[in-house]
This record gives sequence, structure tokens and C-alpha cells, in this order.
Amino acid sequence: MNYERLKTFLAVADKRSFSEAAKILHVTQPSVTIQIKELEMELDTRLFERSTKQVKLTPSAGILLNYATEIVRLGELAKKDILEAKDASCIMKEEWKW
Amino acid sequence: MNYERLKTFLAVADKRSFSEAAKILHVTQPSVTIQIKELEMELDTRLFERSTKQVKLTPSAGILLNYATEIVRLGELAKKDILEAKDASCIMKEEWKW
DNA sequence: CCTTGTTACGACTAACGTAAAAATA
DNA sequence: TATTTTTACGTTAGTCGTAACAAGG
Repeated sequence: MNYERLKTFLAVADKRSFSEAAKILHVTQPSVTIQIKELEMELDTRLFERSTKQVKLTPSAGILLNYATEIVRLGELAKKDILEAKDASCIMKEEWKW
Repeated sequence: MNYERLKTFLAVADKRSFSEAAKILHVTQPSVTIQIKELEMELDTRLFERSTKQVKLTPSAGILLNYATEIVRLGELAKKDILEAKDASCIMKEEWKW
């Protein structure tokens, strides 16, 4: 359950497009294809029904979407939270010097 | 925010030991050291105070612990959930054949 | 045809294990 | 000195981008 792959999944699910997802993620389409493919292999399920004109979410993708959204949200929040706590302690250290 | 690294972090936090975490994760100690080190670099914070006799959690680790626990829990739940939904649909397909 | 997704492949990066070193109690 | 963590290093596996291919409207 690779975290970066979940981000790729969310981008594709959001845009309903591999190429648009690639643009947002600043990677190439082939990279997106591989990421989704490996996620599908790991979960042993098809996540998207592809055609050149539309990308549809499978039921599995629908389930994953909720989890992935929350996982990524928590990941970002964790980073932010740790950063803020660290900054706060830095301020405290500065105050101690005073 | 690598998912596998969070699992390594949880094992070390749980056991308060790099070597014990390594045993549980079925990897070598050096591997654990590297994983934690890279997580510390990514978050730009120290997570554990190491000594040969005890491993203590830093405040940052305390914050991360809550998030990591939930992230990993959701990840496992997602896998299980998708698997079950897939099995259910297989049963349905079987029923259709009948 | 033209856009979108896939495959092939070479280069680069990351992860692991073994072995040796450093640290601390 | 014994246990635990860290560093070094060679190998393996994963990821990316370019280029070529396939498919569908």
C-alpha cells in the first residue's frame, strides 16, 4: 500500500484521466500507468476501466477512494503537525536564551 | 511519507528497540536504522533518542505515533475491504451462472 | 488521424543484507 | 566486554523518462 501510489490513484480518480493526472503530479503518463498497474496488482483488482475517451472507476476504486483520501489527508496533516510542534519548541528555546 | 517506513516506525515505537523491531519485521537491524533515518530526514526531525540500553520517543514521535497508527490501520482495512467486496461480487457472478 | 493509454528499455535511485565499526552500559 | 545501533558497500529491485506502439473516437 505505497503512499505515493495512493496519491497517483487519487489524481487519476479525480481527473478521470491518466494524462491529466500526470500533469498534476509532474510525471509522465507512462509513470502513471505503471503506478496504477502496480497498485492494481498489489490489491489484485482492477481500479479503472480505461478507454481513450473516458476512464471509469470500478467498485474497488470506489472503496479505495475513501480510504486513500483519508490516508493522504492524515499523512499531510502529520507532517504539518510535526513541523508546527517543532517550530513551537524552537520558539521556546529562543525564549530560554533570553 | 512512505507507508512501509511508517510500519517500521510503529514497530520501533512499540518495542522501544531497533533490533526487536527488526525481528518482528523480518529484516536486519541496519535496514531498520536506515528506514528510521530516512523518515527522520523526510520529516526533518529526530524521532528516537537512541542508546544501547534504551530507545526513547521524542515529542515528534509522539505526534507521529497517532497518525501512523491510523494510517496503517486504514491501509490494512482498505485491503481487507476491497478483498471482501471482490469476493462478494464473485459469489454474485457464480449465482448468475447458475 | 489525433488523442489517450500501454509497452519496452536504459538510466538512476532506493532498499536490503553482510560485514565491520562505534557506542554505551 | 557484551549488547545495540550505525556505517560501508555490493547487489537487487523499483521508479522514472524517452521513444515506440496500440487502441478508440
